[in-house]
Amino acid sequence: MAKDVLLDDLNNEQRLAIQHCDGPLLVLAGAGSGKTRVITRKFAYLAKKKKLPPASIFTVTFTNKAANEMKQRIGQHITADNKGFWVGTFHSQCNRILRREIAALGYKPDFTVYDDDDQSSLIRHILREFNIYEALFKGVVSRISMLKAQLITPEDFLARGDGFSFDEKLGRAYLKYQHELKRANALDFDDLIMLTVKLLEENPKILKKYTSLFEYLLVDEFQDTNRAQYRLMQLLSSGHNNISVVGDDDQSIYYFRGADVSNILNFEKDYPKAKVIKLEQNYRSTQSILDASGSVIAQNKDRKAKQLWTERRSDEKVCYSLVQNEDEEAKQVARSIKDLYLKGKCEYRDVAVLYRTNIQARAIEDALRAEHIPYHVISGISFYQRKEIKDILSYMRLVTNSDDNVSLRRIINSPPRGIGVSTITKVEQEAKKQGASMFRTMKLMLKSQSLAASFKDKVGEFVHLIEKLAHTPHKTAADMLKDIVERSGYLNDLEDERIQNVLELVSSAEGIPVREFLDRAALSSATDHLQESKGVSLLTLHSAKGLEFPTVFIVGLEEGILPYFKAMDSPREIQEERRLFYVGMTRAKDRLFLSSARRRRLYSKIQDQEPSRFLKDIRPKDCERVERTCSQPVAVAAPAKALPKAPKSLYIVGCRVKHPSWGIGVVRDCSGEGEDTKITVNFQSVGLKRLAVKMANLEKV
DNA sequence: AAAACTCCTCTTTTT
DNA sequence: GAGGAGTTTT
Repeated sequence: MAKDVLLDDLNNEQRLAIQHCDGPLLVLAGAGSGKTRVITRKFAYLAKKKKLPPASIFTVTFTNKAANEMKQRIGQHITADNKGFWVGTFHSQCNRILRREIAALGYKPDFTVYDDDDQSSLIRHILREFNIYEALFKGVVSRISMLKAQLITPEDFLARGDGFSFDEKLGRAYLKYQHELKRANALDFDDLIMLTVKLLEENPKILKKYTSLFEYLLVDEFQDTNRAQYRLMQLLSSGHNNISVVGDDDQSIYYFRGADVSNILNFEKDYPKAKVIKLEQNYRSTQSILDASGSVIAQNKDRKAKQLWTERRSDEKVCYSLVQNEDEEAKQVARSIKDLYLKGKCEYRDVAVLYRTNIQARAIEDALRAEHIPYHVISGISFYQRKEIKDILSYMRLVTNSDDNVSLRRIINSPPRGIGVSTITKVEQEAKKQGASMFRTMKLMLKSQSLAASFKDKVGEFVHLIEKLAHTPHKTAADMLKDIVERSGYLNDLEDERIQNVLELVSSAEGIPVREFLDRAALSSATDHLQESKGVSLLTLHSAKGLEFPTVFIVGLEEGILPYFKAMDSPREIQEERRLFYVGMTRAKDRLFLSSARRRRLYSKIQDQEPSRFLKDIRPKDCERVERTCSQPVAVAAPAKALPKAPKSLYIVGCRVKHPSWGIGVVRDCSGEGEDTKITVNFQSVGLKRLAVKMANLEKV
């Protein structure tokens, strides 16, 4: 019987979670407790048993990769063309809705999706006008993004007026940014969510359409949703309240991106009738791994208590080692891997090395290479973010949406066509006057009499190129890409490797419609297409989320790295660092190795390191401590104990200072230490200034 | 407008 | 210690 296939190999709680199909459900799913399985099966169950059309089950995952896997697994249970499935990330689902409905918000349906790069470049561009110290753009980008994740519009933000001058400026920059996006007919990632919410809130008819289309909602990784995403789900579930969310508060590691664990807490408030099911049986790790990771996470205050257990006996304890420096650490990892491999205990592909920051990969790579161990680094840089790829895609985007100023700026002079800063500035000023996009402005300027012939030649040629491309009917994205490459001459003078990348892009576009291809490029990431490889995986703790490996190494367990030094001032962030460690530990199925180094080279300076505070929480009985003093002669018997902590700067963010000529100001930013300390100060009289403390003759007030 | 020089920064990251 | 971005120089 079909029922057997769907439910038989599950435990009680899992089964309950699947069978609860009326009304809201919160599944608190511990690490490795089979939550993906629950969602997949539930989808199949709803389709088969409850006779819901597959296209009426709105399912959200955290990554495209997860979405694809899920679709595939669903396909094993039900037969239906999964093209019609609404299974995807929040962003791709919203994109899909907006492509149909966005006219209601005054955008054109051919809008461009801006990625982080585009977003940063637009914001920087805006900051230049705003007299905001440009180095602060990262902070501005992230704050704007945070605001959007919380559905706070520029108007809301400005109206609060909780700003002294900086927030005021931020608010205006945000307003301008939204304005520019709209003018470019572009949406950033946050817009995809925020505008979908706006769409549904402001258009009851459209809301109705989608609430009746989607009869059931499934949300994975609920602990990492932000407020806007939660609001979206509330809207879509209004009326029927058929919504299941699955998550683990202990694995919430994306606060810095706006994720809000309290969504899990609010869920029970917002849906008072919600059934709550805990999945506590772990199918992944051995008991000793669970014991060790469990005692680490237990130290967090704000969490829902749970007790993971497993039937898997442990034959090996978690292993911790303290070594001299990062090279020794890397060597030891490599040697241990080789050892396991030679003893036939694992294949290289079964091993992952996890670290807090990407730079840590370097030493590990060197050591693995030295031992001839195959490996691959899973890094944050996606294929689509490479310069040459983004350039070519920008042509494509400009062709499909000529208002897209960011893309235009990017490619107007690459390959070099002699259009330089002054020309671009001229166009920008004119565009501002006209209130038109840069492309349209350029067309207008070409018609006017008053411009130099050289300007007309160069700009004219570019405009002509784009128009020609736009007017050629291209059947597929590949056709258009070929056309772009040929006509633009982009490949001339390009390095071989980059040419290869472009060619790869073209071939990946074969048979795919232009629109679909652009969406895919915008909404997909590095890890999505990463196929299984044979070697050891090197990745950050963050990107390890959702994965599992028989053997896991976590390196760099030191104060300042994990927890990361920037998180050390805030208890909340320390808790998140701890969760990050927990996520890492629980990736391991059979074997877990931890290590820290006594000294480490950080940006050309060698620093003394202390073992991470989190290690203290692992009970001795759960962990074997190997203090292998390595092959090398022990360096100097360093008396470095006394002065590891650099004296904290006199000036901290937020304090007030007095400058001999500029008067009183507030410190906004602080970098460097000792004599090299530089601070950014917002003066009442002259605004933001960057100063070297040594020179400026400041007085603390 | 391109080349040379200088300065600055130096998490995590999906979409 | 490196790489990127912005600025100045030619």
